[in-house]
Amino acid sequence: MKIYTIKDIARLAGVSVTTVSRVLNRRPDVNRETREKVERVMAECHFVGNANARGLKQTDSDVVAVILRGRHNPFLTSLAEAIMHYSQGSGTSFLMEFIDEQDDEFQTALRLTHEKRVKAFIFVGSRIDDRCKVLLGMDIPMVFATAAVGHEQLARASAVTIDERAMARLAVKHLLDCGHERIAVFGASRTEGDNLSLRYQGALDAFREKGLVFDESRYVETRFSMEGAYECAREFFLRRPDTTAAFCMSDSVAMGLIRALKDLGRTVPDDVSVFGFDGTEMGQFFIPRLCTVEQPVDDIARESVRVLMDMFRNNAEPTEVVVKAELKLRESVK
Amino acid sequence: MKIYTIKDIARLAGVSVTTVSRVLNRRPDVNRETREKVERVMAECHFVGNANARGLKQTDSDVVAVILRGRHNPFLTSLAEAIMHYSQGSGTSFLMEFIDEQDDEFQTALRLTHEKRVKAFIFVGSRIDDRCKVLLGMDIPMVFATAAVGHEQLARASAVTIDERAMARLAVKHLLDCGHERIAVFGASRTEGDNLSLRYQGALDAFREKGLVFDESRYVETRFSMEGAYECAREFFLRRPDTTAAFCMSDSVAMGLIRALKDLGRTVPDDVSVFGFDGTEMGQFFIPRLCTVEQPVDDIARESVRVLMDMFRNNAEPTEVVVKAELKLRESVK
DNA sequence: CTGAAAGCGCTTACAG
DNA sequence: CTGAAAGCGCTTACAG
Repeated sequence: MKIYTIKDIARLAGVSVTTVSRVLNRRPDVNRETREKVERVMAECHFVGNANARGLKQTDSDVVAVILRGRHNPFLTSLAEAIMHYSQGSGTSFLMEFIDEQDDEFQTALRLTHEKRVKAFIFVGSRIDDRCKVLLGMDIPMVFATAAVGHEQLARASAVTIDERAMARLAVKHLLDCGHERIAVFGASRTEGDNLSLRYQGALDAFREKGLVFDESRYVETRFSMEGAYECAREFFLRRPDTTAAFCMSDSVAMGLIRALKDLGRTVPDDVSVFGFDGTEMGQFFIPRLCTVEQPVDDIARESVRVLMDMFRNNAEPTEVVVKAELKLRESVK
Repeated sequence: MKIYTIKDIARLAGVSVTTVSRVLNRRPDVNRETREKVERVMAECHFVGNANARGLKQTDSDVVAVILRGRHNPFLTSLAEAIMHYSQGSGTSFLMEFIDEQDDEFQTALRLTHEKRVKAFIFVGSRIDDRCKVLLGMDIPMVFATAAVGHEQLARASAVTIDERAMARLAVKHLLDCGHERIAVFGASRTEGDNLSLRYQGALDAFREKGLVFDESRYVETRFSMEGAYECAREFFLRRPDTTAAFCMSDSVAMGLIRALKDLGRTVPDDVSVFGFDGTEMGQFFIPRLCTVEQPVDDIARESVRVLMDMFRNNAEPTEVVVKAELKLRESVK
């Protein structure tokens, strides 16, 4: 089957390519009959415009990209979708780019800048580190949704986050208030200087406030997947069975951990209390329902779009927005 | 910051654009010193080739697209990823396109045909219906992974599936063998002529074999999400509390249903047995672990790639491959 | 309201 | 091993 180009359509409709292009782009300045004829021909041919050619030529379109790093993280996925939702009313077209966790969101941004003339970015699931230096010197507004640490090094970068440290503190405080003292913390590397280290600091804060010291030997470094958490938790609770509570830095980790405890013959929350983080849908359906720090996905999304558009349209200064998060006290803690 | 083009690089490196293009494409016929100089300049400029321009010109590349419809379905996601994994050894470059469940995978295919010169497709999460007629007459090899019904209408379409009907029959047979008789079936519309109606037929087969008749009033039409299933199941089990088992056409549905039962004060599997379908990761971590029909993701992926490449490279006839699935008997059934 | 022409950033024969 | 030139399918001033 032939691949029709705008030239073919022009020939078949008996008009110039310019006119076809106008119809394609819904320009108002086309005679109605001409438009209808062209549209008919396009429909008959199943014509699909070549986005490469368009992208190559179109140079002054205002387009914003949402780059989501980590397709598998349900919290990030729902956040990115909420951002796309709120982008509707902005009067600007947003496009969404999914990349793997191993991919580099800054390289992706650079590429989109060239290929799709993207003029602004919202990063979801980004970790701001040395890799961002490829964007240095680019006068491009960007917003980091749920990542704040280090965004200052980029000239026009804003951040929308919850107060990670304060929320982690409240979560662990709740466990302490429930009478737990031998608390484990399941997170990742503590030296990254990212959100997770803020959560770790928050956990330490809670202990400190009570005049206690967190027993470092109860810190467990885990992959952020159910399976990774399952393995780590199994090993840990065999070794340290006196632990009565765990603060997990994501809901997936919490669920993997609960399953591991169950397989060790221990019940949540009767034997061990478990706190999650993020407030994913699955956590609400899990048995027991997860006690967690709920990220206000809608608020983060709405603010991210607002802040970005304000920088983009009104040349507003970069800013740092902290939205209010909530503790969801549910079945997994006692 | 300037956006560098191949022309800029050529000027800065003191060579022609042809030579830069050669370096970019890792052609062997470039002097080592020349190559190194060009590479140095590209690195300094953070040069990123413009994929639009490349896509516009490059006309004879062999590229296969995997189109995944339904980003949210964890089974489909893992299947698409497995396909990408097996594509590595094929000697052809594969690209993956994620689209929403509401989007049209056949329109997407048509677009990719034009834009990226895609020469063959693997569809994941497709439902073959009238929409596919935009691809009619196109001499393009395609494989439907886990969808078979209706693929014959496309000239060069193959299908790789499990025997949906037989597996559903075995699942319901197992429930009947366990002594259950008042069994509910949670699925979608039964008239679509797709995989789900095959599963429904399989369920009926199991009853028929035992000389029983499925009580149609125990068929529940639900959205395929935990929340959708939760609502439907809650309503259903309030109305029909004598039901002792449920066959669910996906794991998500099963999990939503189990949560609903729990909230009604009923325990799985002690009060009600629940069978899922797909064999997702979450089902293995859920409490109770899900009894389910496991789709052999790796086998389906490997066969899909093999069948496609065979059609693509060797002009093999379209075929229909049925891979072996397995019942995973786990905690949720008694 | 319509069209001829230039050009976006690449790749690809072709010539040397 | 290297380069000049044509052209991929569009859009966009510009002219009428």
